[in-house]
Amino acid sequence: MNEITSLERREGGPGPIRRTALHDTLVSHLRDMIIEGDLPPGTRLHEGQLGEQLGVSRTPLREAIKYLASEGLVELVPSRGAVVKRFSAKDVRDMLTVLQSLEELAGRLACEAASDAGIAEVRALHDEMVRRYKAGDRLQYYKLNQQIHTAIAQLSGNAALADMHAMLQTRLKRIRFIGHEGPEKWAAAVAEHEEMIAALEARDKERLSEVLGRHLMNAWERVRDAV
Amino acid sequence: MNEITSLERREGGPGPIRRTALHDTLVSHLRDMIIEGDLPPGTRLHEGQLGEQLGVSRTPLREAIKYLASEGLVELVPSRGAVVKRFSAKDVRDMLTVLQSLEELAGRLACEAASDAGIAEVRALHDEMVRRYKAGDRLQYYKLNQQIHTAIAQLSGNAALADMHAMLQTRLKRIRFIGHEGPEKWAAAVAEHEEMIAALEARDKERLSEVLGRHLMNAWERVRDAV
DNA sequence: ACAGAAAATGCTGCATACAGAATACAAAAG
DNA sequence: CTTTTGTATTCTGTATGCAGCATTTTCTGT
Repeated sequence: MNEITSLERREGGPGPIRRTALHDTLVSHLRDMIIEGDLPPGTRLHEGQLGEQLGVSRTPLREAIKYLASEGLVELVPSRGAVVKRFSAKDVRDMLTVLQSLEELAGRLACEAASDAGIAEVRALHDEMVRRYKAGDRLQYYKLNQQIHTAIAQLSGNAALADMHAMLQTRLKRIRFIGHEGPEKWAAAVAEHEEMIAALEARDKERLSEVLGRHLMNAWERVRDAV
Repeated sequence: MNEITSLERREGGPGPIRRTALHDTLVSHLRDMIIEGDLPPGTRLHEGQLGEQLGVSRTPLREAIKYLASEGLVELVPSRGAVVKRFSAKDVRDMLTVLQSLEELAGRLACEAASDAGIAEVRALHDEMVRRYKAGDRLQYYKLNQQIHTAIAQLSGNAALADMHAMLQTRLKRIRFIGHEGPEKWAAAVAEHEEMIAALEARDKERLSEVLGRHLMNAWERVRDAV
């Protein structure tokens, strides 16, 4: 599915606006390939082959792989290259436990630090997400869902918190991406999101923190079968 | 300071035991250089020069730099290379806030999940640390201190938690490394550690969590002037 | 026919070479 | 004297080539 041309190295726009660095492009491209299952867990990242597929030589590819290794998506095996990291059910549960703790903290901080405009943006994302939910558009729902959680982490105003949150969320993306919840669980998740937004708009720290915590507890129930 | 020979690429030991990969060696070497202040914040990592200093070509060096970038220690500027990341006072405070939250969680989990042997190891580290404290050996005290916190995070049995903790701790190492606390604050920190160990041995979740939280709150007081 | 050893193949790891971008400096014009 | 533009140098970004290790295949001896 990923052809050579899928990796556009330059902005095609008019004028010398802004060049996208190849490194960043490669990293996000590989990340996507892992998340979306193009590169299943356990797959060896063959430098020559993969580089040819993407139309890139081995050098920048290797750099991107090292970056992803530090991010925790791939594992480096000395003299044997890199393989896509495999997460056990316990790993996923553990990640969700940490994510829960981080989001509870983020919720509390966000109620204090967020600007009204920032909260309004999250509300807008939420409304859009609900629209997608009603339309049954799973993919867009899923993406907006992630965006909302990311946005709340950022509203905390704590960069380190947002960083750690983003890292865990990235590792979990693949799991959630394949986790297909039934209609009733899906509805419950949306309801929890409603609560979240309400608490955020009311700047009710404890309530937001509690809802976020509960939401992630339930998230485990929703994905546990997929793992 | 760092000569060419300082980067031994092979184990000099007898027999074909286990070869250390250059990548790992380079990464930890650069990490140390940043933490110990050999490469102050804002320093541009000059590939040619640095590579020559370490006796390594640019290729593996670049890969190591990318790894560290993902780790958050250096920043990549497109077309301009990498610079050692600079942390503001707020950044440090934010990191400590997250670390506090993580350690509180780790403490609770450790009380449930840790083995008696694991707890005994932490106790041993602690006793050794107190000896170093009484001897006035700041460097060893500092290192054992870090080890203890790392060990507790690992006792939680939650790999993701240990990961996130290690990452934040690494980012903060440089700060703590230069943070020179006075005798009274130092004594207070040791006292808090005594409490921690006692709570851990008693497997008293709430108490351990509380002490760890307090300890990190105070940590900010101890380093704030150094930032 | 089967087990063990040796050779061959393929891939990773590192170094080097080349191209392009950014910056610094200098010279010329206003 | 200031500003701007052209040029040169330096460093990053990418490609390629070579050597070593791991694995697989093949050959040989029993």
